[in-house]
Amino acid sequence: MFSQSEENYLKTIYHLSLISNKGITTNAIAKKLETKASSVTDMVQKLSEKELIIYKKYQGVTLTEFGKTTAANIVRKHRLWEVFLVEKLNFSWDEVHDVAEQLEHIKSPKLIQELDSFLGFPTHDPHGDPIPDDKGNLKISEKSLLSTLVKNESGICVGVIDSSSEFLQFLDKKGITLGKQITVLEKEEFDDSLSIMINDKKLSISQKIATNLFVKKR
Amino acid sequence: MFSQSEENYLKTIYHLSLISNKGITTNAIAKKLETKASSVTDMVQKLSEKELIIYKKYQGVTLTEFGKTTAANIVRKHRLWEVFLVEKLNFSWDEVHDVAEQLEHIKSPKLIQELDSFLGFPTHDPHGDPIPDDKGNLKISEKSLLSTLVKNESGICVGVIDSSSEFLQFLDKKGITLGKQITVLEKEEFDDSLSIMINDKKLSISQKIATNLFVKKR
DNA sequence: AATAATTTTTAGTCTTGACTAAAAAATGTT
DNA sequence: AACATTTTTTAGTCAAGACTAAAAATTATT
Repeated sequence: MFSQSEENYLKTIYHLSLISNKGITTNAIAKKLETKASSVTDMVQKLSEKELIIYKKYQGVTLTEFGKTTAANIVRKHRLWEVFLVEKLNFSWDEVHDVAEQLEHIKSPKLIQELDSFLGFPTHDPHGDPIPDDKGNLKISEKSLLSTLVKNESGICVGVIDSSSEFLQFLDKKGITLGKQITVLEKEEFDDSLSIMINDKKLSISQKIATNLFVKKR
Repeated sequence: MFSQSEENYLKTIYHLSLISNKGITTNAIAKKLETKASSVTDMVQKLSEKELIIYKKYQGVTLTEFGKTTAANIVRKHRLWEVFLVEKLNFSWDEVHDVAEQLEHIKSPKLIQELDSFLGFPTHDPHGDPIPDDKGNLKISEKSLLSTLVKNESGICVGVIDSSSEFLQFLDKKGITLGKQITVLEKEEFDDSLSIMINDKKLSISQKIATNLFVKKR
């Protein structure tokens, strides 16, 4: 099995590879993990020896198939635990991340299998992110950034990019939660802010919010 | 906060101190943790600096009040997780130990508080061991080893000493579970085995079993 | 193309928690 | 009381995973 450190690196590489699909650079990993590039080089050599990634000096890394499923499995555990915390233990969606970050390293296949079943085989975590299946497959749903909608277009709120508690609490305050319908009433040219309709009320939201919120167009 | 290693040492010292109530020796700790005495000395010095234990060279260690509540809290987490695994995730009582051993190190006061409430504030784990309250208090119930009962005396099965899966599966096979009533029909002199009545059936059990099973006399 | 700036790697150090071998203290035995 | 045995501690190593500083490779700029 792998250490918590190894798992954290692997997960980070996995997340980065979902966005960029090029070789993942040492610096990108270091930034995400808030560590030094030299530490990343060390670990990346180790992960490469264990055949989780392919590493070419100065060229960045890519996941092997083995690395991909291993990483997906960690993400699966993280997201299942998040569902558990929100659905069963009264956590709010902005409180779950740090605890799930610990729980994802617990080693027990039976535990995850039973947890999945106990939760009714959920497909998405509390932030709208899809939960990989037990083979590591992740279905990507067609979702769009709220900022890409045009005037009078509407969509269902399905996810966030930034899942910091600051952002999530802000959304809570504004009454914006997953599942809600949002209609764009107006787009302001000069600051890219939006006027939207949600909960039968008009709301003005900044560009920053609009580029961190996913909707499913309808 | 404390590392997993520190927590494991602390928990071991706590368990040893509940049995012996003398100073806990280096060797006793080493044996329980399956490590070397020299490693124990190292760690014991560290725990002493952190004021979790009092350590006098060559004299063994005792827990401080701070150490005692810290240790009780780890045991509390361990036992609450065991209840969760059995009650909610279909684990049997012989499968929970290793997973709980990992889960006990998760750091989140809210998690434990909510878990406790979710489980209905259980007082005992699946092996009949009491769960310390959130202040670290442990109520010790008057239980007796089955081997101390005399002929025709009976009691309710309330706990085990050995909680290895081998022993627990053996009890399952014999139909001996917590809550069942046991009556001693006969005590054999030459091998200290017992003839008991349980589930309306006569059963012969060895001395080894009888000295690993707790009952509450009635 | 040559130089400057950036990125990445290497080399060496530190801490944690383990180990072995040897020394020191405590305990047991005659 | 003197010696033998056991227990415990010390001293020195090792691996994992982090770090800093310096070297090497790559990329950008003139």
